[in-house]
Amino acid sequence: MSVRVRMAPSPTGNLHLGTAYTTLFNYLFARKNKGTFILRIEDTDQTRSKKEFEENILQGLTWLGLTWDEGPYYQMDRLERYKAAAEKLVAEGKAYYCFCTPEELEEERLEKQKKGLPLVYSGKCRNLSGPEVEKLLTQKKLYAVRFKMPEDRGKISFNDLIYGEISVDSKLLGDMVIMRSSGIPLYNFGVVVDDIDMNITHVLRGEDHISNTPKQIVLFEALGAQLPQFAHWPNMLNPDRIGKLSKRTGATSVDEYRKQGFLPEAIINYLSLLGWTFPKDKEILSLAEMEQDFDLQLMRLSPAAFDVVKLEWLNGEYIRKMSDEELTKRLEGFLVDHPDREKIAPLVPLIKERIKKLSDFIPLTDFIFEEPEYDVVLFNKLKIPDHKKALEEVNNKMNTMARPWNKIEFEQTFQGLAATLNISTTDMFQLIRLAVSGQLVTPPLFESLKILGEDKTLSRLSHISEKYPNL
RNA sequence: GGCGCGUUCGUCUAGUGGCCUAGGACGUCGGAUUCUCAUUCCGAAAAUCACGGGUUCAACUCCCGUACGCGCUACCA
Repeated sequence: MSVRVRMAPSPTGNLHLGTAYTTLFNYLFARKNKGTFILRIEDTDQTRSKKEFEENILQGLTWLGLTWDEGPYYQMDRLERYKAAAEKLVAEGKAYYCFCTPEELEEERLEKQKKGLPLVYSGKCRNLSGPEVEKLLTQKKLYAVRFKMPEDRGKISFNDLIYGEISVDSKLLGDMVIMRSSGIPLYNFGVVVDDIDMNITHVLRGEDHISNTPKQIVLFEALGAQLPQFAHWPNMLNPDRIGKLSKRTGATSVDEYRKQGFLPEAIINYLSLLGWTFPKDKEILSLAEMEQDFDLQLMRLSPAAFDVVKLEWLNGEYIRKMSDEELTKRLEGFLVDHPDREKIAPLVPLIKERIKKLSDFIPLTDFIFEEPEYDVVLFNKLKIPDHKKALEEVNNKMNTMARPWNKIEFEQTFQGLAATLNISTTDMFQLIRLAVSGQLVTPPLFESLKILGEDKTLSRLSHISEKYPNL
């Protein structure tokens, strides 16, 4: 049978990096094995699920390039299926109606906790007789459907493709609820019915599901279905390695990283580095390369912390190796309300080596698009005894320089002026930079001035002393 | 509390019993190139392989225990 895997996010928040992480490996496994990657939306949590989250997840996955072959399927469209499956189990004596109220269950749980016992259901409704059940039903008492854990099931074990042999005592699982009184299935039941119906061959997911696996296995068995293969991997940790990736230590949604100017290929590449080791000695990987060489055996058992600094480095690598045309296109897409889109393209070669994220374009170039503000403190950092006089000299030279300005002449002129004024060439060029941009850091000076325009350059220079007489 | 899982430089990792006086990447620090910043290049510091016992001629690598961390323990997913 050909490989069929699925990713099943629940739309209770924007696309989380952890979800992208899990999706990536499902996607890679499907591609590597020429299988089918299915997307399923687990929207049974009616209070937390939202349409906007679902859209965000779908768009985010598409943006990352993790496209699915089938779906999305929606669990809320399949309620009839779960109901039928649950009724079948009840009819076969493998499940039963439970009339316990949430309050009763809570009380029972507290009691158990106090005594240090495993928190499993007492089985109170398990042996209700037919007539008793009938009576409660006619009274319109609300009921959930509970799975009847087979008494003699013993140890439930499975061979995890990554962790290896894992086994749990079925006694510790108790009789779990599979259908809420509202008629909506619980997670573990919905998943199993879906995985059976969708012919899922490999269930690949985060480590937090290891303890769900035995519960799902008994449900597969009760429903008479063949078991899929299971594989789990560790969840990403917070940068401080305390707890799994959460908002506590920074942004966790893919969308936030997109808005910060991270590239989808860099995010994908970075996530891949945290989960497995590419067999060749290489860190910068395309999705295509990963598809070629992906192997579950190479996934690691110990959790990795998310480190945005390395992500930034990778993002910078991708930006630098991109063609100018491509980077221009990306920037145009990113800077949606830029005031002068025509000037993005000529700036690209100047900023390409200087930005790590698309958003870095803005602080580096905004002086070109708006009048700078000046800070005397910055002028004082230069080792120039008399700024005013030096600026006047600069102004004179620029006004008399042949147009259009040429790089060699420009540089020679001001190297010469620096010598006459007895200041370093560095300070000379820094003075011009500061006078034109208000900043000590900009892209290369001459090229920037050309893009700013000769007239604008001159007007900034000549107005600076009027506007800032205390320089 | 119970059950499951993990533990190599700050971070991501290589390592499958001798090749390890533990290799690489990010970051940090120093240097070279440079009108700033960055890029690029060179170099350095940084892990008694969580700890304690075994097994073995030999252990980061195998076994046991301890500690610490993480996950699950719901009519959440």
